[in-house]
Parts: sequence; C-alpha cells; structure tokens
Amino acid sequence: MAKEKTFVKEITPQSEDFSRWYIDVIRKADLMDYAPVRGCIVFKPDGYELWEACQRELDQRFKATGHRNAYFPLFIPESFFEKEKEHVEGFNPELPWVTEAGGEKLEERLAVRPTSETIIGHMYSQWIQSYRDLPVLINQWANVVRWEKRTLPFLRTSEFLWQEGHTAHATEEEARAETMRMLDVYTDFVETVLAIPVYRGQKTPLEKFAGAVDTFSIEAMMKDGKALQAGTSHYLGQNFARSFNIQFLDRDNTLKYAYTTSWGMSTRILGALIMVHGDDRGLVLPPRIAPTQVMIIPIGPQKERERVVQHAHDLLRRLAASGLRVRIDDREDLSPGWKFNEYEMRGIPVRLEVGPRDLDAGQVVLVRRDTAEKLPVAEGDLMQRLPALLDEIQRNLYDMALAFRRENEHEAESLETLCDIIQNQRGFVLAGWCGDDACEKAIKEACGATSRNIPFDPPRTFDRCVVCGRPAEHSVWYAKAY
RNA sequence: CGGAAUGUAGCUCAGGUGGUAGAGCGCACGGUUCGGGACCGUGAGGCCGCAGGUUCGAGUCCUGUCAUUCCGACCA
Repeated sequence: MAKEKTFVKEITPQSEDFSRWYIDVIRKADLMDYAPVRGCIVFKPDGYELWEACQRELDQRFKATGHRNAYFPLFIPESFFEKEKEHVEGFNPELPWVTEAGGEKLEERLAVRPTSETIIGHMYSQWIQSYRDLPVLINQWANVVRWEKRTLPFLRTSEFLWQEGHTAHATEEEARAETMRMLDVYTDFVETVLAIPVYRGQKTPLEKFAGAVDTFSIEAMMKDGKALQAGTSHYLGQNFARSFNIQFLDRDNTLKYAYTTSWGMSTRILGALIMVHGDDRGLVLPPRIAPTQVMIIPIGPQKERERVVQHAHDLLRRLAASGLRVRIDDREDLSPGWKFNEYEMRGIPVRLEVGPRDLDAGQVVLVRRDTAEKLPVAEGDLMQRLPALLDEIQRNLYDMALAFRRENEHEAESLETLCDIIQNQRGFVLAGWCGDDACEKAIKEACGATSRNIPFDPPRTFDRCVVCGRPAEHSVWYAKAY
C-alpha cells in the first residue's frame, strides 16, 4: 500500500492542481512529448491512436452524410487573406509566413494555413458554374498552424491536426441545414462515442468565427469546471462566396453567389476526453474510443505459467475474433501489480485477470476501470458479459460526466453573483443577455468568464440582462474557457 | 507579448560562500519472485538547455537566447 502511494505521487491529484494533473497524465500515459519548437508536440503512438479512433468515427459519419474527402495545399498566398476583411483581422496575428524558398525571396509571401476557407473558396469558384454543380460537400483531414501566445498540449498547440469540412450550396436554407446537420454529427460523436455531454448553441457575435454569419458550437465542461469548445459549425452565408467569387447560374438563368459552410473538430478534443473522464489514477477511456478495450493479464507463479499463458492466449484469440479490441501483457519480468497500475493509468476500460485459481474454477476476473469493481465471470458467460460490460462502462462514464455537469451548472441574476460563482466556485453560469457586445465584455473584464454559447434549449429564461438590466433577449452560458 | 518560476542521468530531484557531479526510481546482465508498481547482486548511463562573458578555475556569478510551467494580455 505504501508503495502504491509512491506511484500515485507521480500524478498530482486533481484536487491539488488540475493543470499539473493534466500535464502529468498525458506524459505518464505516454500520449505526447514536447517537440523542440514552441508549442509543438509529438503525438506518440498511444496519443495518435486516440486521434485515429476519432478520425475513424467522424469520417464514417461524414461519409454517411454525403461528404467526400479531399486535400488542399498547406500554403496560402497572402493576397487570399485580404479578400475577406473580418477573416484577415481574425487570423493575421497568428499566421506564420514563408518568405523565402529555394534560396530566393518569394514574390508573394505564403501563409501556412490556419484554416482553409480562403484557398478552398478560390478552388470552389473555379469548380462551380451551375446549380447542377451544387452542393459541393468536401471534408479534409489536415494540419493547421496558429501561432498562439500561450500553448497547452492538445488544447492549444502551434500546429494541430483537425478536419475541416467546406460545403457550398445553392440556397441559404440548404446551407443552414448543413450547418446544423454537422453540429448534430459532432454532438452524436462526442456524446455517444466520447461519452461527453455537450451544450449545443450559437456563439455570440464576439465569439463567432472571423468571417462567419453565424457560428454554432458544442461546449463541454471539464472536471475543473472550465469550458472547452469541442466542435464548431459555421454558416458563412455568401461572405466567402463574394470574396472568392463563387458564383453559379441558377435554374432561372441568373448568376448567384453560393452559400457556404465550414465546420471543424481538432485534436483538442483529446484534451476534453482526458479532462472529462480522467481521475487521480490517470486516464479513463470510454470503451467506444479506447484503442484497447480489454487487457488480458495472466497471473501465476513460474510452475503454473505455461498453462495460464496458453489459456490467456486462447482467450485473446476468441475475444479478438468476436470483434473486441483486446491485447495481452504476458511479459514475465513485470509483476501483476505493476501491470494493474500501468493499464489503469493508461485508461484501458477493462482488465481481464486470469490465474491458476481462475483456471481451476473455470472463470476469469474482469476489473472495471471506471469503478474498480472486480467481477468474477464464468468463462461460459464471457462472450456475453464482456460486450455488455463495455456498454455499461460507456453509459456510466456518460452518466457520471452528466452528473458532474449538473452539479456545476449555475444561474445568475446579477453580475456580482455571476462573478462570485466563477471566482469562488466552478462551472458554467447561465444568465440573461441583452444582446450588446459591451455587456459580454463587461463580464469578461469583471471575472474572466466568456460567453460559451446561447443554448438552443436553455433550462430557463431570464427577464433581464445580467449586466445592464435591460430586457434579456437570450440565455447565455458563461464560463472560464480553455 | 508582459510578470513570475524552472531547465543537472530516461524520470523525480539534491548539489552552503566558484575547485572538474550525486541519490532514488528506471535501464542492462545474473539469480530468486509473481492475485495491487517484488527482492538481492553486478553494471551502464552526464557537451549541468544553448551561446557568450567574468575568473587560474563556472552546474554554481553576469548577459543574452531557447524551451517548459503558472498568472495576465491575445486567441477559429
């Protein structure tokens, strides 16, 4: 027991210092390493596999909604950014520039893309002539660069991986439907696969994407009560179509600008996954996203070893054949206790222990990562019980995250109350808003909370703006955000 | 980009007032162990972040620089 403490000491408890906990976990679990360039990280295999799992789930959903993947260049001519005023203002401070190549100064500087609306808009203008060419439904998996002042692994890195969908439509109605459809896709992925409940809503004008007409987001609450924007979907109206001349000839033989959308989810979602489910022992991965769902650990003294390991491998084959993501750790030089701790820290949902005693009893022991419960299971029942257990863990993780979120949802009728909650408690605060940017800024200045979104179906409505007291037009979630 | 702290072995860290670098864990080898991070023995491992400067001599003092962490400003 005393030794166990030494182990736990390597991960700072969440209650002591949440930021420290986060850094400790991602490093101990071997998800990433720091690269020599500011704000850049290496996704190590265990971290990258998580992203691959996200990619797989999302990609499947994108394709099921009619999208196809393509790839656009990393470099974007400077002039492209100047075509959309808000867009250039929003991104200029974060752009890295290529000014020289092949030993010569470039005629026109090239930005390393921070997002691809401009270059894709340019290409779409050449591809779209007629209403018959619409809609264009394209997604790309890419890396982008934003030179942020302050970086944090996964949550805000200089270079990050993401997907960005870019679509063009003949009508506003269709483009708006697309915007909402993709928000639904994100919601489904994050809630059902990552087991993270989200608030769906619209961004305020101050927080919306530079160049968008409307931005919608899903927002998740981390275990320290802070908010993390898990995904965004933008209705761009005709803004980019006008800037990049995306015009088509409609049925009525008139030239019209297309309506476009864009939507993105990035490796930042991994930060959410870690901070929503992780605990003081390390990562906790929902079964549906876990690269390894079950880790088999054969146990036993040398003289029993052969028959135990053989049996464990037999189990491995059968479980893998049934479609489960199973691995075995049959290394002889590490004690079972060491392995238990190791795979708990790495967040593997279920451990399957099998030793001589189990063999004799015709059973195995399943251990849940989420509750630490040990469940002896007769081998005959294993094929039924294991998938059911994984489902149960998936559900439980969502329920726990939802319960935590509910405990940390607040309401405020006054700025004082709002700030008191933000500064002395934790979580999200719902409050009335008149619609004026100034009131939103006032809250940020008063206590550092920003508007997260205007939820589609707020738990309640307010008569007055929490800042100015004028009639409230919306209910808004406020929180400190990552 | 401003403020603070940190940078010494793979990891966590120790190295008063300058004198040529240490521990624990980990790693390698051998042996004993194995149902919650086992133990014994032997051993390998260091341009002390990087670059200058002061000095007979710098991990230690000074300057610059890079990176990380925290706080602020900024932030689809």
